[in-house]
Amino acid sequence: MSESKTNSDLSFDFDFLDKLVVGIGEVSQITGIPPRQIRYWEEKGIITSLTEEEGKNRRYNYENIKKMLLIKELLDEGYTLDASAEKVKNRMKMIEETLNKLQNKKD
Amino acid sequence: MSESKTNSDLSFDFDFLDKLVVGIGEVSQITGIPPRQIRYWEEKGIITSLTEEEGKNRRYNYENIKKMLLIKELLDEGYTLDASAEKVKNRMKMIEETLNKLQNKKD
DNA sequence: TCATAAATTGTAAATTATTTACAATTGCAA
DNA sequence: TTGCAATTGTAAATAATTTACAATTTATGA
Repeated sequence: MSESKTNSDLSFDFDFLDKLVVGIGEVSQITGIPPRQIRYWEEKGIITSLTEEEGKNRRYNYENIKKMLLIKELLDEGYTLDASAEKVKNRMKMIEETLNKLQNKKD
Repeated sequence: MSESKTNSDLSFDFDFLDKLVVGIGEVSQITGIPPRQIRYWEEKGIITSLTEEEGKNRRYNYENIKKMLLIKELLDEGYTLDASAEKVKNRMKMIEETLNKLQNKKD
């Protein structure tokens, strides 16, 4: 009785989002960014993955994916990769805060 | 200029959900259901995947994952697999309808 | 134009993850 | 105990990803 999981409708699933961690192939399909490019961005430190150990497959969460989509948009607008990454930082903070508020609505 | 993608906040991402298609490993991590069990359910026709061709890796969308979670809950409550599947059908219809409403809010 | 750096892309060999198929095991009810 | 439902185990083959080294394309300033 300690936790309620009525889950009556999709109201919406922030615990689902929290568990959502996917591989590079899925991210590529979702975002339209080729795997090779995703690896390159990560190699440059523009994005990070949740990968446990070297050699194991890369893992990305919702925030990672969101970030890639934002960077992609800015690149299309003509920003450089570094400039895009810098600009996206602020947006990411807002997204993080929003997610936190929605998840730990403890008050 | 034909399509607007301001994407100002997460308001919330039903187009993201629409593109969200993941492999069996991810589903297993998300749901806590072992891959072997997921394959078994699929083999029995309880669930379906979006897999393109035989031999290729299985692909699941949000509805598939949601369905598995619901079935898992009912199994825990003591229902048989078939009974769980039957019961879940109704819930799935509602979820589908809700998703459709939220996605094609064309009116 | 030329040089230089940024950004992306190509690919081979090794590794990881998944598939299928056949089989064994477990739990439960008659 | 028997029989069925449900799950689990696993080997061999295949699919997908990793790393590493390299080539190519694109933008930008001298």
